[in-house]
Amino acid sequence: MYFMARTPTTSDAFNAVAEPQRRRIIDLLASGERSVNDIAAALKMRQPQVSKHLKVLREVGLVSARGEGQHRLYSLNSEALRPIYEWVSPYEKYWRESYERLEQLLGRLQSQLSADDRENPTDPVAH
Amino acid sequence: MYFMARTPTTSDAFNAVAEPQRRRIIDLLASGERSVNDIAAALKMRQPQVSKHLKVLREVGLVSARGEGQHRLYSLNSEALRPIYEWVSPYEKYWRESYERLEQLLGRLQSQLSADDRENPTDPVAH
DNA sequence: ACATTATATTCCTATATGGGAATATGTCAA
DNA sequence: TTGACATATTCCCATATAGGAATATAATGT
Repeated sequence: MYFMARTPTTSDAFNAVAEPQRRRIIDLLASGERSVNDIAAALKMRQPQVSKHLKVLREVGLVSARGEGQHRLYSLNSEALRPIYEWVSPYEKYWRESYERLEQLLGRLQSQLSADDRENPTDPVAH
Repeated sequence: MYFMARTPTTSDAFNAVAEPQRRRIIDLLASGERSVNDIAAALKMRQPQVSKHLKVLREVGLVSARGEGQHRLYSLNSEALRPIYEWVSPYEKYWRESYERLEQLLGRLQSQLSADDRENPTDPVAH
C-alpha cells in the first residue's frame, strides 16, 4: 500500500480510546451493563452516534453485546485496555521520582529557612 | 463549529500517542535526550517524518527541544502522559481481579481432583 | 562567502473520520 | 398484521491526517 493515512480508530485500543466520547462510554460501562439508549440518555448523546461508537469499541474488543433481543446490553471488557496500561505505566515512576525530588528539595529549603530565622529572627506581624 | 471531524492529534496526549511511530519515539527518548537524526537512524525513519511527529509531540507537551543550535536535542516530558495513566490505571484492578478469581478457581479444581484421586485412583500409565 | 550539515516546512494524495439527518433493520406485544 | 420501540446503517461533508518527495531554513566550519 502506498498511502498510509491516519491509523483507523478500529486498528487498536489506543486509537479507539483517543476519542473522548468513547472514553465516556467506557467509564459508564465500568459500573455495569447498559443498553444503547441508556448510554445515550446518561451521556446526553444521540442514539446513532452511540451505536457507531459502540461498533468501534466492539471491533477492538473493548466491549461486547449480550442478547440479540430488543435491548442489547453492552458490557466492558477491561482486559482490552491492558496494552495501554502496560505501555504507559512504566512512565509513572518518572514523574513520581521528580515529585519526590521536589519534595526533598522543599524539605531542605524549609529547614534552611528555620535555621536562618533562629539566627536572624524577623517580626511576623510588622506594625 | 458545525462539523467536528476526528479529533486532531494535537488536541491531547491520547490522540498524540495513538500513532505507533510516536510511541516508538517516546520510548526511545525515555532513555535520554536525542537529536532528530539520531531518532531517525535509531528507528529507521526518514528525517522529515520524525520532525513532523516531534512537532505533534511538542504541541501536546510530550517532548521539549533544547538548543537552537545545529543539533536540537529532544527530551521526554513524561508528566504529559499522566492523564493517560490516570485514566487507564483504575481499570487495572478489573483484570487483576478476574485473574485472581481464575487462580482461585483453578486451585479449588486441583484440590477437588486430588481428593477424587484418593477416593478413586486411576493408573497414570494405562497399558 | 561558501559548502556542509541538521532540522523544519510545504505540497501532494488516499484514507478515515464524527456528527447530523434520515432510514433501515430487528424485536416484541396486542 | 400492525404498531411501538430499540438498535444499526447509510449518506453527507468538512476536517485531519501520515508518508513521500522536494525544498526551505538555520547554524556551523573553513
